[in-house]
Amino acid sequence: MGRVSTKASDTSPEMKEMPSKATGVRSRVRTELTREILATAKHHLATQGAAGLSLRAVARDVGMVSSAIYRYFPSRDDLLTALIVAAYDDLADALEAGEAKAKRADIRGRWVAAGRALRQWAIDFPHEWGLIYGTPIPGYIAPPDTISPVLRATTVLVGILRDGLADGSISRVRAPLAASAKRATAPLRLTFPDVSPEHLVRGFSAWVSLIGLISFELFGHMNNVIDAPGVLFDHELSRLADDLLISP
Amino acid sequence: MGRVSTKASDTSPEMKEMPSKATGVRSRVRTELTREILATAKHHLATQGAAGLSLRAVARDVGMVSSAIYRYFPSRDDLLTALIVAAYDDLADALEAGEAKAKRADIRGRWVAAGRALRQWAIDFPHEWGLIYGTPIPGYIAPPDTISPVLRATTVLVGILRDGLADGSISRVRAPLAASAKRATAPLRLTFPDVSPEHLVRGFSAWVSLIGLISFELFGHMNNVIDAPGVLFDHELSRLADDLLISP
DNA sequence: GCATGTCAAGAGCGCTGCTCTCGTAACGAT
DNA sequence: ATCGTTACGAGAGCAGCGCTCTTGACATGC
Repeated sequence: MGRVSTKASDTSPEMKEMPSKATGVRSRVRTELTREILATAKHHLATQGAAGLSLRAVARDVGMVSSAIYRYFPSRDDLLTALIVAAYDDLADALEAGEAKAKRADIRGRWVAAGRALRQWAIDFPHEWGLIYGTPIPGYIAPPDTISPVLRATTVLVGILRDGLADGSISRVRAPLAASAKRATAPLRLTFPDVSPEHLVRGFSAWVSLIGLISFELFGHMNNVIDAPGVLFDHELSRLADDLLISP
Repeated sequence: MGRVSTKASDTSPEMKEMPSKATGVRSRVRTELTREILATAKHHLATQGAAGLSLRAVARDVGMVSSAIYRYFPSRDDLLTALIVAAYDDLADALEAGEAKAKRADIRGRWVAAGRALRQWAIDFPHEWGLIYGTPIPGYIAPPDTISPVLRATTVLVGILRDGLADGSISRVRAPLAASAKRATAPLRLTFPDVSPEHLVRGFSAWVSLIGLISFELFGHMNNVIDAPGVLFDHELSRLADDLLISP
């Protein structure tokens, strides 16, 4: 006698709530439970990290027997996948919100805001950061579901590039990219055909530098090396803006 | 039985016994066994990664019962620590060997050689790379043993900076570092007091960029983004050399 | 020769991911 | 309203894990 079914039948007036699937109680309870499991897993992730995420512990917290979880997530990896997708989405949210704080015309300000939002998110959710940018799960292959959130984050950056190029805040590159390097970025250029390969590569490099810097800090490699990582980050952010030819 | 051969990569002469206990057979067998366990663990790490490293499996391969391993490594984390130290040392070896291939007077060549050696080592030993630069083990705190190997790797880079500054291959920085940024690098400057803070910060940033770029590639973030990571890496390596003011 | 300390081995605890079965409850169609 | 189908929670169970404790064999130091 699951408390779930009891609660559901008590609170549902059997009326047509959504014009979606005709299946009423069952599917509604299912999505509800799925969300609850995911929320609990998220909490566990934030508390003990990905390595400490236990299906049984999650099941215990939601008041289920461990085997019941498998009705919703076929394996631990599937649960992790859902968490990864959620993390990507969260990060994209944070980036968009952070960048939106700067005036749209202030290209450099938007770049700095986006960079700071990136770092702040990493500091706020270190385990989520590790899930995305840390050591990959051994047998894990990124499912297609992750593409869209990843693109969202990238689009924030490319949007800055685009707008800066349009209004002249970002100057044109002097030296054209070598042919081999241009060829290497083929998939990237396919996604953003309106930005020059030179700027794409610079933007990509700058982005990777930020991520590397944040990971360095988060993963403890700055201990006894850098006293104030935040100061250094801002310094780098500014230097990379120069590098992206963004006028001050 | 079940002797997993101590492979060729096992070249750690630092694993020695203090001469205090001159007791022959016992201690000799102990160091021998310790080394064999470590070699087997290394093999497991290279095969299945840190997450898949099982004390019981290692014990099986060595031909021991699982509980016997605890005579040599008090816990799984201690075994991992030993592996981390070994990885740092291996990386330092690879860096020194790679950089040594370039002529000492060729500062730019040494930078490129060191960078390429870094990436090649990462590609050759991805799990070791993940152990060092990936998500840290949850409860893990870097033991003092790791400081020395880390310093070795860093010294390669700083050596290039030093020599380049001495012979004029690296030009002086124009803009002095902001006071706050200078303050943030206090521990670094304490270790290398003879290099200017400006060059230290630039060198540090370049180094972190390389590591970030390699992690990005190794952890799968370049899939469907960059076709030829090696080409892009070389491109970055060259750009960072320019950035370090190394004359071509 | 005897006491001391070291060692491999075994049993066992509590945990994990995962599978299978079973009785029940919700569902769609008749 | 009834009937077969399906989804579901619960429970038992398997193999594996890290780790602890005890036991008996054996080398070492006096």
